[in-house]
Amino acid sequence: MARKQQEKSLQTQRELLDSAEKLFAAKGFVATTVAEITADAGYAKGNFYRHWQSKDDIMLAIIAIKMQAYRAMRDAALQNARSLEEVMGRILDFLETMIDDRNWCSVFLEFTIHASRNEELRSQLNQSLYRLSNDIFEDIVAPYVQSGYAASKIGALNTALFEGFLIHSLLGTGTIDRKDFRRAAMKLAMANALDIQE
Amino acid sequence: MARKQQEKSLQTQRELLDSAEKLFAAKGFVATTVAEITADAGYAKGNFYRHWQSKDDIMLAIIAIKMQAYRAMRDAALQNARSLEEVMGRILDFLETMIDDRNWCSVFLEFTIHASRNEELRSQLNQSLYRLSNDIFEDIVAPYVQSGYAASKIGALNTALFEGFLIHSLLGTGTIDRKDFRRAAMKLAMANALDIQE
DNA sequence: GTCACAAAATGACTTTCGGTCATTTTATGA
DNA sequence: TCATAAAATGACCGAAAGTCATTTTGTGAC
Repeated sequence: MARKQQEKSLQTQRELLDSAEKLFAAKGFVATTVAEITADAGYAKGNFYRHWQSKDDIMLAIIAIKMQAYRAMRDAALQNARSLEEVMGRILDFLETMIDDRNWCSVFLEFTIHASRNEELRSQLNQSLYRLSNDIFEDIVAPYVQSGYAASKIGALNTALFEGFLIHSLLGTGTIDRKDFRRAAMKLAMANALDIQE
Repeated sequence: MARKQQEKSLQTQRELLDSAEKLFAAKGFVATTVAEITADAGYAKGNFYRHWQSKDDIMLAIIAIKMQAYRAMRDAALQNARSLEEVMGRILDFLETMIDDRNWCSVFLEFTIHASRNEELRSQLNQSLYRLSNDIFEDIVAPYVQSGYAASKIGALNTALFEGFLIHSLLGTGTIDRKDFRRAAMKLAMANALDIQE
C-alpha cells in the first residue's frame, strides 16, 4: 500500500512547517532562507518545493493554521460575554495574547507589508487575516452598536489601532505600552458604538 | 579650482536621489534595485556607492529630506491654531496630505518594518520618523491636555492609528476610508486629552 | 528474494541582486 | 602637455530563491 509513502511525505511536510515556524519567529520572514528551513528539519533544499510553490506559500499556510487556532480561542472566550464592554474586554484580552506571541506579530506585519506589493498574495492574505476581525465585529459586536455606525468599521479601526501599536512595539520607542493601547482601544470602540453621529 | 568637480559630484548625487525617490515610490523599496536607480539616472552601478554606503542609506537620506519638508508644512499650519480641536484638525489635515502621497506612505511603512529587524537602522529611523510626532504633541498639544495623560502618549496613539490605517489602505480592504480615520483619530485624541482618568 | 516502478529526496545549477574594487575616463592646474 | 586626483565604470563575488536531472528509497507483483 502506498499509504506509508503518503504518510512519510506528510510527516516531512509537518517537520518543515515546524522548522519554518520556529525560524520565521526567531529571525523574521525575509531573513530566514529556504535552505535553513530544510537544513533545520534535516532535508535538502529541493525537497521544500515538493510541498510548497514558494516561501510565500508556506507562510500563507502557517498563517492559516495560526488563524484557525486563534479563531477557536476567540469562540471559547466570547461565548459568555453579555455586554459591549465585556465583549470588547474579551477581544482585547485576545489581542494581548497575540502580542505575547510577540515574534509572530512581528512576522505577520513583515509579511503583510511584503504582500501588499503583490496583487495575488495580497488578496490571499486579506482573506485569512481580516476575516477574523470582520467575523467578530459583524456577528458579535453588531447587536450592541447603538450609534448606527457600521460594526465592520468599528472592527477595522480596532484592528488598525492594534497594528499601529504593533509597529510602535517593534520599533521599540517605548512611548506607549499595552495598557495604553488597551485603554485607547476600549475608549475608541465604546465611543464608536455608543455615540450617536452628529 | 576643484569646485567644478565637487559640483559635478553633487549634481550626480541629486540625480540619483531623484531617480531613487521616483522608483521607490513606483515599485517599493525592496523591488527597486540599485542598478535600476543608477541606470535611470544614466550612470553605472558602482557610482552609487560613492554617495551612499547602502540602499538603506539612501532611503534614510530621502526620509530625512521628506521629513524636513513635512516639518515646514506643519509649522506653517499650526501657527494660528487656538484650541485643541483646531490643533488636532490641522494635524489630521497634515496626515491626510501624507496619505495623498500614497506611494510614499507605502514605502515608509515597508522600510519601517524592514528596519525593525536591524538594531542600527531601527534607531536611526526612530529618530527622524517619530521626532515629528513627538515634537508636535509635546510642544503644541501639551498645553491643551487636561486629563493628566502624557501628551507624548496621545501623540503615539494618534500615530499608531494612522499607521494602522495605512496598512488597511495598502491591503485595500476598503472597510474604512480617510473620513473614518479622521473621525476616529479626533475622537481618540479628544478623549485622551480631556477625560479625567478614573 | 528480486525486479520494475513510482514516490521521495538530493544538490548542482541558474538567475538576480547588493555590494566591492581594480581599472578607465575625465577634469584640473602647474 | 603632463601629472595627479576625482568621477565613473563594469566585471566580479557571495548569498538566496527557485529548477530539475539524477539518485535513493519504498511498494507490490511475481
